[in-house]
Amino acid sequence: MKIKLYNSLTKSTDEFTPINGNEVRMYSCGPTVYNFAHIGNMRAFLFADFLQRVLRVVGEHDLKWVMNITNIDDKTIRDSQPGSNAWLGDMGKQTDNPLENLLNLTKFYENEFLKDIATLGINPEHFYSMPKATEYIEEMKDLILKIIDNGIAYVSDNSVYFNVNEWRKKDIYGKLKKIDFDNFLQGARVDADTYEREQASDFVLWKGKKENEPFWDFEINGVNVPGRPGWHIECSAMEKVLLDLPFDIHTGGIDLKFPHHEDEIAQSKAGYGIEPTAFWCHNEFLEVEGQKMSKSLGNFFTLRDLLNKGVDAKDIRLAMLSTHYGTKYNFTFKDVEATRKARLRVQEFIYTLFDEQFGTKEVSIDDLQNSVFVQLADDLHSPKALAAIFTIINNHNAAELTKESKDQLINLFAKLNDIYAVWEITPRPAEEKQEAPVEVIELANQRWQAKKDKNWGLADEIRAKVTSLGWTIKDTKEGFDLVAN
RNA sequence: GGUGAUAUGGCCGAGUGGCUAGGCAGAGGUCUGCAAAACCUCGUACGGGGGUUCGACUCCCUCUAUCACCUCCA
Repeated sequence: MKIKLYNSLTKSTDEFTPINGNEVRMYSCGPTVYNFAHIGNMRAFLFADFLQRVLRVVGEHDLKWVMNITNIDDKTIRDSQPGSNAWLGDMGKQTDNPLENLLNLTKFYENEFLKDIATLGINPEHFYSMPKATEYIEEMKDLILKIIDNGIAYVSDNSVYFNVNEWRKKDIYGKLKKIDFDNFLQGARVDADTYEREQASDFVLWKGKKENEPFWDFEINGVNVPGRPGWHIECSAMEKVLLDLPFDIHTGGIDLKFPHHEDEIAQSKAGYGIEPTAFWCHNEFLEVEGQKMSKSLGNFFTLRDLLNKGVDAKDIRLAMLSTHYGTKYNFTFKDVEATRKARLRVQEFIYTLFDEQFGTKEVSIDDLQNSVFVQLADDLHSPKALAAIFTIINNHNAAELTKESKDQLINLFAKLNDIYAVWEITPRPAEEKQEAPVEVIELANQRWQAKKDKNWGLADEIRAKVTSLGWTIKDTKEGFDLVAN
């Protein structure tokens, strides 16, 4: 099925067709590994994951999915410097080698990041590559040299800057976001990885070496300019190496539109002569309990914060995938709980499909699949897709279906789970006969006897006692089950 | 202050010029001694005020409120 996607570049929802046959090459801006990722970060990664899964399952495409790891920037350097209070014991001992410190800190957070996304149902096997910035320094230098050769970059104060004014003579600067050039600061440039968003200033491609910072030698026109890459250049170089240009889709959070992605476009075109991609997809932000999520406000949750509160990662995943990626998602614990109930209802339906009891009703499986896929193909409209899934459940009593229909539905839900990845496509697991304490079993047996004797008062009394011990008695025809609360 | 967005039933959350979102909660029912679980059935809606229209929740104006960005952030 053809997929339609909202393209930030054209600002319209366009039909998507891969450049090379059936293969989709997709690049997603990944994390800067200087801290535990929070759930706002996670939304961006889940969006990218959701997109690539829909492309696989609904679009029936082959995927080459790259997500980078930014392991060198202002923050990672800052936090890895000796004396930094961001340094954790698990990172090892700090040395007097700045690069070693940097790599130790970022390696630690990279590992935590990989654990987190796996917990959230992102399949590591789906990645074609997860390049780290420090492993592509040479390619970045090559790109910078190309831009210099083309007259769009210059060396100043031992750093290299992209000349926006010069570039504007050749191409549009402000393709993703309109730029107010009335506020353009003539000759101003910015040394940091980030700078004032409304101002289009020359941005840094290569930052001159500073005391106690990691650096690489860089010979420009016979002169060594030791330093390290700027933030934007990293993606431009890595995506060229790993996916070649132009590739099919570039994803990222909406805040990356400017300056990061705008600069990426300018750099790639100024250096390689080709823009990275014709399809830019951005996800909206996440709020928590109606408030914006922000590191500086400190009102953010990491994934592990939520897990520690007893939240199931599957419910976080489904909750985030229950909203369209292009609208703000308001994360609330109440919503996650509602999502959990909804998720388990679908799970119950799937279990029932596996039960060895069959009826006579049949389903029109193509229509059902279509009802969901059409929504996913329409710019990943997950809310509608989920509504369609619940409509299937509401319209079909699983226990009344023929074996063939059940099998077909199992196949359908398996496909859906290749996208949502929050269910188990298996028969109902045997009721977990958790080892109840002896006293609980004894009480339950007493109650069963009382019940058989029709001594309801005593039976209820004992059941209350069992409940207070943390177990629920579920009566069946032949006896009872004990389930831990 | 500037820019941009949003206001939908108890809560969350889609959508459309006239015709059903969906989920959670709630109500009723089946089952059960009663429960629990499961399953079935069922409400209530479109921020205020104008206007356009045969007809607006859906278009226009206005008011009000909320939020976001303009600072690090996905």
